[in-house]
Amino acid sequence: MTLPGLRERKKQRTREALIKVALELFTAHGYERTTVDEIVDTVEVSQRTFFRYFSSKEEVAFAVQQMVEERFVEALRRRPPGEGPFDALRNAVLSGWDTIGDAITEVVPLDLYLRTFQMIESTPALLAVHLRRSTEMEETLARIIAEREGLDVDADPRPRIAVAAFSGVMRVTGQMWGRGTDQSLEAIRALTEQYLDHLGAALAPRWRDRT
Amino acid sequence: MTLPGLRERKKQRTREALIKVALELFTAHGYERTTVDEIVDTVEVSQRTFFRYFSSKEEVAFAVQQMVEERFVEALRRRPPGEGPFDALRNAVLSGWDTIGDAITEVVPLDLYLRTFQMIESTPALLAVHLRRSTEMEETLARIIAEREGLDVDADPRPRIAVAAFSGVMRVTGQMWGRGTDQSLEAIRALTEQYLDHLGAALAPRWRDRT
DNA sequence: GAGGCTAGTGACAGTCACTGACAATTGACA
DNA sequence: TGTCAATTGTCAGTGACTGTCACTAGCCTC
Repeated sequence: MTLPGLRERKKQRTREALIKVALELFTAHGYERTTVDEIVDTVEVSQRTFFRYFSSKEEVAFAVQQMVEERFVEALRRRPPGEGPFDALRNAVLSGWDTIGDAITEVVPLDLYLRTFQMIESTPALLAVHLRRSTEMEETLARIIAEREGLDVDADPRPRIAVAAFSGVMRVTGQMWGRGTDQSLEAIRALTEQYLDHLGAALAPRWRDRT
Repeated sequence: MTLPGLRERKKQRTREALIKVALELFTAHGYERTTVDEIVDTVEVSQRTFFRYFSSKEEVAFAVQQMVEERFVEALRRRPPGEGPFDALRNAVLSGWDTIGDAITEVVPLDLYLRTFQMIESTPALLAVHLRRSTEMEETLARIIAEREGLDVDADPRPRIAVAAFSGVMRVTGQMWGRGTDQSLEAIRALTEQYLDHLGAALAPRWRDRT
C-alpha cells in the first residue's frame, strides 16, 4: 500500500469540506432553503465540481449516514453463527452503537451528525430518500441472514420478512428518538434495546390479557 | 346536497384527464423520461394549471394509490373491536383487496393501476415517495390501533411497533408481487395472506428447529 | 337577462437542481 | 522538464416548480 499522493489528499479534503459545509448550512438554515450555490461558494469550488463528488444535493446529506450503515452491515457479518437471526440483528445494532461515535467524529463533529439525522427525519424529501436507502440495506441484511441460515433468499421469504419487521421497529426507534428531548447516542441505544424487546410482545394476539 | 355545478364538473374532468394521461405516459415511456409539458400538451392545459391540481409531478403518480389507502384505513376502522390488533390489520387488508377493484376502475382501467404500482416500485424517486407516504399511513394506523386497545400512542410504543412490523411485511409483499410474473389482484391477495402468516414464525428465535 | 363578482386559467419571467461538452489547469511520472 | 491524464472550471441548456398579473367564464343578484 502506497501513501496517497497530493492529488488524492486534495480530493479527500474537498470532499470532506463539501460534506461539512453542506451539513452545517443544512442544519442551520434548513435543507430546502440551502442552495447548492451557497455550499460551493463557501468551499470555493464550482457547482460542476460539487456534482462530480455527489450525484445530487440529497446525496451529500447522507454521506455520514452511509458510513454508519456500512459499519452495521459489517457488525452483522461478524456475529457468531450460533445466534438466531433476530438476536444477530439485535446484537449487531447494539454493539454498533458502542463504537460508531469515534468513527463519525473523524469526519464531522458528533453533534453535527446527530442534528443532521434529525433534519433528515423532519425534511419530507430527505425522509423519503432515507427510507428508500433503508430498504436497499434491508436487501443486504436479508441476504446475510439467509446465508447464515443456509437458505435461498428468493425461495424462502422468511429472511426478508424478518428483516422487514426488524427494520420497521428500528425506523420507529429513530423517529421517536428524533422527536424526544434526549438527543444523545446513549438515548438512541437505550430506545433500540427497549423497542426491540417490545416486538415479540407486540405480535401477541391480544395485548390486554398480558399487560 | 346540491348537484355539483358545471364549474365543479369541469374541474373534475380536467383532474381525471391529467391523471389518466400522466399514468399512461409514465407507464409507456417511463416516469423520468416523461415531462410535465408532454402531459399538459396532451390534455391541452397550461403547465401552471397542472401544478394547481398537483403540487408536484410525483403527486399525480400517487393519485389512485391515495384512494386505495383511504379505503384500507376505513376498512380497519370498521373491524370489530373484539379482534386483536394484528388480526384487525390483517383482515382489513384482506377484505380490502376484495372490493378495491371496482373503486379503482371508476377512475382508471385496473391494469393501468397495476402497471402504475409496478412503475412506482421500480422507479427510485417514486419508491422513495411511496415509502414516505407509507410511514404517514402507519402513523394513522397506529392511532387507530391504540384507540381500539384503549392505549395512548405516545406513552405505549406497542401500537407503532406492531404497525411498523406489519407494514414492513406488507412492503415486502408489494415488492415480491412487483417482481413476480403473476400480476393480478388475486396474486397480491394470496401473497399478502401467505407472508403475514410467516411473520410469527420469522420472529421465532431459531428457524432450523421448526422447518 | 345584464352586469358584477370570483374561481379558475394562461402567459411570462424567474429560480434552482442537474447535465453535456469543451477548455484550462495541475499533479504524476518518465 | 516536458508529456500525459486526472481534475476542475466555464458555459449553455433542460426540466421542475413558483410568483405575478391579466383574462376568461361560471355563478349569482337584481
